[in-house]
Amino acid sequence: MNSVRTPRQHRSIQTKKRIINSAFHLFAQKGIHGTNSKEIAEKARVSIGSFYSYFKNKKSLLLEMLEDYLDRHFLAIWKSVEKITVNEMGRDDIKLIIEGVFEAYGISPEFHRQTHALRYSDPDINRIYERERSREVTQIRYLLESNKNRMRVSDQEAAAIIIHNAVENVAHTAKFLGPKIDEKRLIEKLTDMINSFLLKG
Amino acid sequence: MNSVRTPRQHRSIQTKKRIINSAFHLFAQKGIHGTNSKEIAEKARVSIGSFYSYFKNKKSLLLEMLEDYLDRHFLAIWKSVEKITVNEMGRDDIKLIIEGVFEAYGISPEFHRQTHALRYSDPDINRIYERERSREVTQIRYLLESNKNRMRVSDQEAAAIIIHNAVENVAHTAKFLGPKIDEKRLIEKLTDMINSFLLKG
Amino acid sequence: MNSVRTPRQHRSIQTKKRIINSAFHLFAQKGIHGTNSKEIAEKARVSIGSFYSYFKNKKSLLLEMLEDYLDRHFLAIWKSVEKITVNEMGRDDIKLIIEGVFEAYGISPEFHRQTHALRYSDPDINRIYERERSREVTQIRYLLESNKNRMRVSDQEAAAIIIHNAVENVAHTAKFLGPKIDEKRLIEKLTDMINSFLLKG
Amino acid sequence: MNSVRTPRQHRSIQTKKRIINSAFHLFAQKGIHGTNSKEIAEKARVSIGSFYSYFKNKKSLLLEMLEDYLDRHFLAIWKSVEKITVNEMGRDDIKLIIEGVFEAYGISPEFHRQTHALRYSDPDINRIYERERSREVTQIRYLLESNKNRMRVSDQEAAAIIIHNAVENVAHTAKFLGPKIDEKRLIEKLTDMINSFLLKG
DNA sequence: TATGAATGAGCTTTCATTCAT
DNA sequence: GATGAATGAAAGCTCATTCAT
Repeated sequence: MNSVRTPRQHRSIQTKKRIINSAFHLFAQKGIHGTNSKEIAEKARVSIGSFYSYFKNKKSLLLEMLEDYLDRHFLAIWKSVEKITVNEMGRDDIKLIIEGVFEAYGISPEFHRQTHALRYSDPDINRIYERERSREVTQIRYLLESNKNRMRVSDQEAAAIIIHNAVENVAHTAKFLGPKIDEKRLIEKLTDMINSFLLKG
Repeated sequence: MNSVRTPRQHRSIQTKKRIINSAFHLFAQKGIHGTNSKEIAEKARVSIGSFYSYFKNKKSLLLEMLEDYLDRHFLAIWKSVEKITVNEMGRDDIKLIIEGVFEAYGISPEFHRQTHALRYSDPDINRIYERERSREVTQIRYLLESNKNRMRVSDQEAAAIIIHNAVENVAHTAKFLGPKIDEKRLIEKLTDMINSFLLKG
Repeated sequence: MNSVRTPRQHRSIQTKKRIINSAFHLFAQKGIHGTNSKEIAEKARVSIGSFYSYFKNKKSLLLEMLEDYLDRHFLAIWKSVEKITVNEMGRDDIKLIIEGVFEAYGISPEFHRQTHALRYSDPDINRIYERERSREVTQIRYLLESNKNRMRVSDQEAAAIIIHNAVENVAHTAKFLGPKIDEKRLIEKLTDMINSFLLKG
Repeated sequence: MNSVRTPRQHRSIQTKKRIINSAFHLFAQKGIHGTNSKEIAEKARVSIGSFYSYFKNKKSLLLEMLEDYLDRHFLAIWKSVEKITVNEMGRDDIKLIIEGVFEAYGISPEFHRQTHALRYSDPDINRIYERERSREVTQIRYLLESNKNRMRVSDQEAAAIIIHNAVENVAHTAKFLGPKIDEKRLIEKLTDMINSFLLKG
């Protein structure tokens, strides 16, 4: 039998959550390659056999976790959108969103860093990250569209990708590579750049 | 004893080159974790013992290759600087530099991709990439300084980092993740963004 | 060609000595298994190829060194015999010899320790050590014979072996295993034991 | 199908025992350095992976075995003490103990020989042997103390060490290095020596 | 004769996964 | 369902020795 259990009962769900939790902490702490399945099972107080009845293999656990994580990451970013005036965005609104992005990394910068590291070498990981990128680019395009007449940009698709890339990479630099330069200064300039790029005058 | 041979003789140098070459192709093709030392040696038509007399271990081979690669990458970018009017930069000059960056990835996008993937999980790889970043940021600051009076930016350090991040990540998206969108459009918008960010009026 | 050079010329002899010297220090310092032939050659400023023209292999170097060493060890012990009244030995003479043994370890306790460690697992090493034992037991028997009428022992062969064993092992304990107990006290009691064993009441 | 049910823990214990047994024979036969983990596993009809799930590494297997072995060795020696008149020891009692020591080597002279060979080059092995020595010296001192008024020795600590050394090395010579001389003669003389050393008149 | 590049068997150890109990 | 003993391919690395130059 090769089937993976879909937990329906309360205890089962709890067990699965415990496994995911263990993995989350261990991956963040010791890296994904540096963590083995036995460790994960042990930390979750499950047998290794149980582990493999909840997840087909280590990789599928990771993918499931990553999808979950990126959902939370996405929500964390865009909940700040509530505070902005969507169709009359100004510099302050742009800054608010950028700050939202930076804050969203607070969930677990280490897990983000470790999975992001696999992005360019593992197609499955990349696929999930691309779906996330797509969602975010769509959101940015929606904002551009909503402020169309106040914008100088014509090629909205390209612009959205550019903006997304810039913000993402600045956030990674700040969050993953230590505080070489004050985060606030980076946010300020990043806001400047995007603001001058987008808005007329 | 753990000393690594420094080739003095012609044959030695050739052998070392063969190993590096073989590694270069395998790393690009199958990833760094996906390539083992035996394979590298075999492809180079060298015994595994020879491999380990030229390199302390797989990692040190990688680091040596990466330093070399990033030197070439750096030169490839900034050779285009000769064509620009350094202290009277305009949109065209910015575009020229960005195009230079994109072209520089031509050396081996795959090797770049694979090593970049390790950046956030391997401190040694990151150290080498940080040195490269530092060189590039310095170059950008030099250009900002040379065009000081025509610029609107005040915090040059932060600005240089932001610009570098934006360009790097857009290039990675274009070069590593397939042609989802036309490269020319991305370059165009990226140029726009940086241009409007930097130059008055 | 498999022949090992027998050096006749001055420079050759010097080179061979340099190799032996290097090996001597490295073996003492890092153990015999912990030292490889390349290191020995390097420390002696000879090529590894030269090394193998002076010695058939690492083992034969070791055996040659050991024979040499044990010759010196033997001489160091029995030179003190000059000071004793051979055919009218008393407690002081016994003590003098024991002290001679302890001093003889001064040549290189570490080399002695490292080779002795191989004695019980390597038949070739053991053979050389057995030859040395034989020489020493012969000497002891000679002394017993010279003092025959003053001795209480009958089975001289067994007695000589026993005495040799006792002295050797006490010396090893003192010299190889650190100063858990003062050497002088051990020598004193060892002398007592042998004295009371041998000499009439 | 293997229809015989082996309880979970029982099976585990059996496997571990099989590994230890296999190692015991191979170490004795081919030496410790001459035996590799794969061979041990094979002889025990166990996968190499199993081997490493029972023992951290080859060394820790050896240490565990040695501790066990020396416990048995110690008991084998001192069980003969029951037969002696502890506080009125005579020559016969001394002889009985020495014979006990010689017999104790019967458990596995080869394993003893191979591990003893490592004693002077491996600190961990030595540590375990030193603990054993300490136990034995303590026993000897206890006997000396119990017969205090009949003894001529003053420095009991040194005397105990000397005696222990003498007996140990004579036993090693007899047991490890082949029957060059009749064991009985050695025991006789050894008894004489210790007897005359210890007992008045 | 001297050199040192080259060899490759051999060793230890890890870990994702399976399957008998 | 649950368990954890067992698997074994696979990887990294060493070093005594040879032999082409």
